Amino acid sequence: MPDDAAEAAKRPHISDATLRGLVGYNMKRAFMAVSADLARTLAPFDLRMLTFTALTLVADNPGLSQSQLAQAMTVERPNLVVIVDELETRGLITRDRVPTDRRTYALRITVEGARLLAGAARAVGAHENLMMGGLAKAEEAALISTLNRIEASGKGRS
Amino acid sequence: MPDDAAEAAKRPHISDATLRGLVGYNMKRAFMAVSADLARTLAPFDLRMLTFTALTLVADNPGLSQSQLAQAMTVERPNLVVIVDELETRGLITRDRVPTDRRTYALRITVEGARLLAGAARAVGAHENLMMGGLAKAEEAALISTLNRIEASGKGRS
DNA sequence: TATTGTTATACTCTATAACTATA
DNA sequence: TATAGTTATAGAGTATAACAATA
Repeated sequence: MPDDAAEAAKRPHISDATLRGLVGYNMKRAFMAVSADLARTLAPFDLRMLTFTALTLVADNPGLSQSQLAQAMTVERPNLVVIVDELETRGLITRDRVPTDRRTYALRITVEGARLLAGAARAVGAHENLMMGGLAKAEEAALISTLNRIEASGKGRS
Repeated sequence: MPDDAAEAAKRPHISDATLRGLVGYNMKRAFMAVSADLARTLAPFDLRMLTFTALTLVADNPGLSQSQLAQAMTVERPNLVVIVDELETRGLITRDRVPTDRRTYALRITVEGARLLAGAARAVGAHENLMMGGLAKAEEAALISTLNRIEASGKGRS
């Protein structure tokens, strides 16, 4: 009985059957696979998931403030500062003072930022097609809908 | 037209419609909600997702080595060391030398570890029920199956 | 008083290189 | 030479407290 080590050493597959019953475990593994591939996809554009997300939200919501962007991204304000700093330093977005409320900055994408984003968005689209290639359209829609329901469940308990 | 900031400031909702079309974005948001709730669930047991996962795998695969555990968890060996150290220091698992291969350790859960894990697993089950409460059984099974397919897509591209 | 943006700081998770002891 | 475990280290991502400027 204490010789289970010899068995385990030979055993090629470790059983994670217990954990496979938990949605969270499967979600973590799938998310890590997707985010690793996304990182590879964005690397040529010198973007990460967070900077790509921020750039997209700024493009779609011109003039929004850092607080609004932080809330949309579910990121604490202090953490967003470095992200916005990086995008501004690279000339991808602008940070303009707002006359009506001089505490806030209005974020807008630049022409160069829009050009970079267009290419990155195409690459991300291809990445999504490859990662989700095995899924039917309806299946993908069901997945997104289910994920959103789970996200909402979490919000109610925070 | 440069006055979009005034509009954006008043706009209560920032649009993330573009990103909502990406599975990866929805997965990150759902995963963060789940893992935050899981962290709260495990805190009373002084466990985190990684230590809970490791403890479960050791319980289900007595005698396995650290390399096998690391591979099962998709964690690099150096990062697993501190996890195993913590569990061993707390008396939740044992780390025994294997006579047939003195390089490896055989990991086994202790009685105390099994007792803690039993309570933690019950709490995690309750957490899962709450987070996935809105899903039908079939829907949950479909979700897990889809997540596994996505995980496999990623493996093929690493 | 409350809010925006900021600084400083710390903790967790992840990744790589290089070492040791065994095989 | 190859593998198991280890050390050291670095880089992301996330979280909180506290501050200055502005409302």
